[in-house]
Amino acid sequence: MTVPEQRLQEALTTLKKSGVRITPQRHAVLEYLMQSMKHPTADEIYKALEDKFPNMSVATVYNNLRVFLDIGLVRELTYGDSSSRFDCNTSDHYHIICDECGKIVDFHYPSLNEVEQLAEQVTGFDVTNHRMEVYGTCEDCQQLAKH
Amino acid sequence: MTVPEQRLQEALTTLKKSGVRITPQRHAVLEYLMQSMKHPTADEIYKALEDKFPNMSVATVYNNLRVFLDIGLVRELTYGDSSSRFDCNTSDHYHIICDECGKIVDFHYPSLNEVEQLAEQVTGFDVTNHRMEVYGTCEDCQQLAKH
DNA sequence: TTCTTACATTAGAATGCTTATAATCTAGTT
DNA sequence: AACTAGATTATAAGCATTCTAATGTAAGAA
Ligand SMILES: [Mn+2]
Ligand SMILES: [Mn+2]
Ligand SMILES: [Zn+2]
Ligand SMILES: [Zn+2]
Repeated sequence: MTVPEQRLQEALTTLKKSGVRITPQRHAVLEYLMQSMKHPTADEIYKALEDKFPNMSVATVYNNLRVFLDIGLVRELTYGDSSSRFDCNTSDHYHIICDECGKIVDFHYPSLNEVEQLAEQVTGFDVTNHRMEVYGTCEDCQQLAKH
Repeated sequence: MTVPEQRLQEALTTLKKSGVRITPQRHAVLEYLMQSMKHPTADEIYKALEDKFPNMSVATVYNNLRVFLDIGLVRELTYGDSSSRFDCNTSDHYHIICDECGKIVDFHYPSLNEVEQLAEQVTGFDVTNHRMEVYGTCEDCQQLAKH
């Protein structure tokens, strides 16, 4: 069993344990998320599944994403005014984003605990988490720029 | 002359140099931004000025914010699906945000250059910048939670 | 000062993403 | 097979932001 298949099975088990029904649409959204490496938007999921489910409502995609978020199966990534993206990799990792083509790539780095600690001392906040992304131009877009 | 007043004068000079007309509405939006310490939204600016300019359009606020952004007089802060906030402090600094009340506080920390360098090496991206925010509960909200 | 015009403002429509509503359907249990 | 809480659907609504087209005006020129 491949890694995405395994993650899908685990996710289905988690859903059942939470008393969430497994409908064909829900299964398909989950499956697409688990096998996708590209942090899709709700609309991308909707369009990817419209052949299989021609009558599926876009609300169904949003409803299911909400369910998955609440259970902790996916993460929501928000960037400015464009649409949210969804990440089925819930382990701690950062992202690097291409300013040209919008590509989002996973990127591992030790968690910035010193920053959180200093922020706590300086501001008096009770710190819970942080967010960090790196921006630049991906290799593909660097190549394109040369020609 | 106070610091906000000085910043306003400098900003007006920059606008004139760029060939941008100084209208009463534009002046008021700029003045409000420069004296505000709270990273206002477009709508907050609009509402703050409606006594002075009862006929001002919300589009005027957005238009002027865009002009200021293009010239580099303000920064836009985007958080999830809620509305953008605008920061007249264009010097390098980070933010810490209260999860309870939404307050945004400036917070200085040396720039995370090592992160950018490592990201560049690992991903092959040509890195230009990064974004980082810390989240938690502010002191006021901590006090409220105790009672 | 008056004239001129390119730029700015205004009201309202339009857009894009997301959520709400209410009718219909169905997964999973009895 | 019957039941029902929960899911799906089509559509409307909400919200921040941008667009459009008519009107107004800042600032330089005459
Ligand atoms: Mn990721
Ligand atoms: Mn700031
Ligand atoms: Zn790219
Ligand atoms: Zn607070």
